[in-house]
Amino acid sequence: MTERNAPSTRSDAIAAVRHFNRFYTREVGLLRRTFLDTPWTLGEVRVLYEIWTQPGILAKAIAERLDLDRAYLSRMLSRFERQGDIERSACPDDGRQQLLRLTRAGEARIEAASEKQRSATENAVSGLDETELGELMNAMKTIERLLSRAGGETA
Amino acid sequence: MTERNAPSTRSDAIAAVRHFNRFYTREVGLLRRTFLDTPWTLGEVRVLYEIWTQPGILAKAIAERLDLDRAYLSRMLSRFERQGDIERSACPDDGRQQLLRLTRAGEARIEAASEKQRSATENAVSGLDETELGELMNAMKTIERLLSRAGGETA
DNA sequence: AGTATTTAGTTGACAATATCAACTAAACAC
DNA sequence: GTGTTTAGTTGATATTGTCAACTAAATACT
Repeated sequence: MTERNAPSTRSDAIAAVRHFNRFYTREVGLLRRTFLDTPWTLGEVRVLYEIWTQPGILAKAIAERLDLDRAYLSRMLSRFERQGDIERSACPDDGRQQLLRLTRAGEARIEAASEKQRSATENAVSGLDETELGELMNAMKTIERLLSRAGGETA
Repeated sequence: MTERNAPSTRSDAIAAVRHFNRFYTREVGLLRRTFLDTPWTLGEVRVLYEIWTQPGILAKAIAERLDLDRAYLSRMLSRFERQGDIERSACPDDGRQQLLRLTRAGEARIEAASEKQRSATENAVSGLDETELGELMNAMKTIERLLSRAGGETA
């Protein structure tokens, strides 16, 4: 495994990507069971986030985007509704579909959760100065740009 | 949210990190149930990977590193043993501990899984030329360097 | 030495999360 | 209008993750 600056081979690059995946999934704490100290799990937060940022979104769209089982998602949405975080309204043009949106209360709660996330992130980058933050942002942009047009998952 | 090149504020950087987290967890397909078409889940592969790369490792060390419940891990290891992938031997200096290592068969299987991962990664970066691969590697190194000395998780 | 405490790992009971297949009702296609 | 697809639901069940109680070995204390 070449540890020098310039990548010498394609297989070095692949190894580096896989290394990064292991690092990053650990760093981000994705294997963690509960999500910070919000009332939700990571998966739930992601679903609520979709609804938050795209009010009126359909369950189907969420299931596709986050690759969730429809049955699982359906139950999750029922729970959110029971707990007063979302409301489901019939879609005028298509009676099978339902439009999802957060209630006021749900919005307040997801905002609070989002703020907790934000401050966890702030803490994680607290040791970096302005220059390093710039580097970090550029590096993230680079990765996103390069990987988002690629084919599948990086595993 | 500033979309220009230079980061203007710390809060822009935090937003960018969170954006990247969402992107990357989706990209890497971590919410996925099964792991490629290996016989294992992502969590299992990670445990086996630890044993593979650090033969003789203790269950305790794995639990700490991957932040797994000890009960959960214990059952997972029993399963691996039953299926002939690992063996557990008593530690000479401490009878409470057990040294974990892969069997030949287990090693072969994890190598096969690893190869599948590798080729998935290869596919994911197949659209990139040599220059871009270099950029990608540098970006990943930068992120790892900057985040690994930071405090907690980036959420 | 002999008792108390800590430590590594296991077990039981259970909760949370995820999956699959069968189902309803609306929409579409012909 | 009958047959098919589609969005979402429900039931049954598997898998995964959690907590607390437990065993056996090591360490600490007196």
